[in-house]
Amino acid sequence: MTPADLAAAVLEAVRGAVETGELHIDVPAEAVIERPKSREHGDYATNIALRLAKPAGRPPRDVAEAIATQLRRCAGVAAVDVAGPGFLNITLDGAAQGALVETIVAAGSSYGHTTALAGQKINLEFVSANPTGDLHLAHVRWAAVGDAMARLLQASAADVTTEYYFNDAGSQIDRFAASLYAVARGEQVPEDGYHGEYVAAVAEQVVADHPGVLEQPGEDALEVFRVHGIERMFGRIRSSLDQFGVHFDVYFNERDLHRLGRIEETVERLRAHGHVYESEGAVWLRTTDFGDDKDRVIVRSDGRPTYFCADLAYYVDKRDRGFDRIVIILGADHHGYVPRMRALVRGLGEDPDQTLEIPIGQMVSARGGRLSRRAGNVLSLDDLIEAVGVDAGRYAMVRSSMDSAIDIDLDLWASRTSENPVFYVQYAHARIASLLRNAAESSIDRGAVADADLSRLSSERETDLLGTLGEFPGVVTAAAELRAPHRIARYLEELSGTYHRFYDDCRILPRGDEELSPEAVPRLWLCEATRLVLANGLGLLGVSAPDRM
RNA sequence: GCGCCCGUAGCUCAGUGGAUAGAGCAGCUGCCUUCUAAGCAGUGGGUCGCAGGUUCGAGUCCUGCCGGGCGCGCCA
Repeated sequence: MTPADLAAAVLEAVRGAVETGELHIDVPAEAVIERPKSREHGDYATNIALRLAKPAGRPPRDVAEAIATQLRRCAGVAAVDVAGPGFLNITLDGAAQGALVETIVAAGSSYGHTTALAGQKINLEFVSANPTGDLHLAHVRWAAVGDAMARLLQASAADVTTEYYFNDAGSQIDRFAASLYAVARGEQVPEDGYHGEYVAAVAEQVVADHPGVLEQPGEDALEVFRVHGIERMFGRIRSSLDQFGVHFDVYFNERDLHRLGRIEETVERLRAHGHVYESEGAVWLRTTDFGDDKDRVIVRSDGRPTYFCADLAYYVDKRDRGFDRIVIILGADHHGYVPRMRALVRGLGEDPDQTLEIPIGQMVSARGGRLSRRAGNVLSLDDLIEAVGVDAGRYAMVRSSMDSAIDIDLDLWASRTSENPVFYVQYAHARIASLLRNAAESSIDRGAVADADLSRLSSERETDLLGTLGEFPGVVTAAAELRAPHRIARYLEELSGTYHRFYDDCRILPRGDEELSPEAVPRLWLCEATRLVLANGLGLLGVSAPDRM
């Protein structure tokens, strides 16, 4: 019996109490089931009676008693106690608990998937770094978090498209092109230009691809460096992301918005909604009507649109492509953008609470490791992969809440010790894989899971493990809804610990010439179920689940 | 000055209004002739930044203050 099954049973019990006239209330849509911190409080607990006390006009404990009476009749429920202010503490019978293993094994790689977000068409944009330099640590965080979030949303049945907004127009690009051109001609890079080894490397590649470029007139040559420099730079970015295991469904070019006239269309839409005025030669949007602290220019006095006018056109484009929810992950250094963007959306007559969501992530820095001499923040994605590897790099980035600024300790994440959380989790998976290999090599036949006596999984360590395994789908759903992939990492650490304690306490394979114990087969299936959940969870984070370490 | 985020064990951090606030690491004490000791058990460690408020109940919600991070362009 899964927590979801139990929640349904609790609601059924409430319905029963209503039908018998014990309670006079509307049956709620859902029941919250949680694992009590202390096992003295049963396998599961629900606070539903506390929540229903007010509408029922009865003391919480009375409501609890009425529900408990009904719930005790439910198959698989061994005991129901009313405790404290009105909690229902529920104990399942052994067979109902053990049956979870069969549920997990049968679901396999889809265990943890739900339909919680079915029907939602979500566009998830992240990274979107300008092609003027290599990805650095902050981008890496959004790459890891965004990719994990996409996997979570998909696991919750949302229709997700991941997108990278390729900012290939604007003054930053002009500066980048000018820097490339300067370097190629052996000149000093302008003060406001881009510096670094990669600029020289890209310039060199462009010259190699276009041998005559330096003989061309200045404007033409600059255009070659602009177009092909961006292309090269973007190639570098994509190949880094590729190595990191992050692939986007759509790479969207800002240029297309300009080329297809989408910017002008968007300005006209805004104008039609009556929030546009002209002043000092520029076109303004009256965003103060929508809570912004000042009005914003959307078309500069020289006729060029501002960057967030393009961003709004991009938003419109996404909406036109049928997405009902636009999610954009941004770093805290861009959070001032949020009220503006919301105001712009309202200027279009849409409700940003329904269509636009901008999770803000706090900053990331790094210390330690031989790369730290490169002054912390300029650590690139490639540097990180070289320093700690893909798995540790991704895990380090998703392990903490986006709301927390993090400081990555490269020495710790590079270490192959128990200090390193990703190894703790991966080790649990490898340990199980090894155990299952040994069982196979000893020719132990697990048979079919349906034939295993899973009710034998009744010791404290076994039921702890079962309980934790049962939580997984709820954790995935919560992580998806709250856009909080770090919850998966924390869960996996908890599950790993629970497994290690089970492993330490419960011998599985026979030693020497011992007989196969009656617990062996059910426990092997419990191990397999645990391995599946660890693999599924790591998969949601884009981290590998090794069979050997 | 205004806005967003953070403040929880020595350190790094979890904690979707519920019961005695948790984990990992670090410290100390134990556990490997047989399934991976990259593990486990035990132990110490807390004014949940401070002060009010909301309620059956607040680390969690509200207000104010203190400390830290990040923003506040016709830059992106």
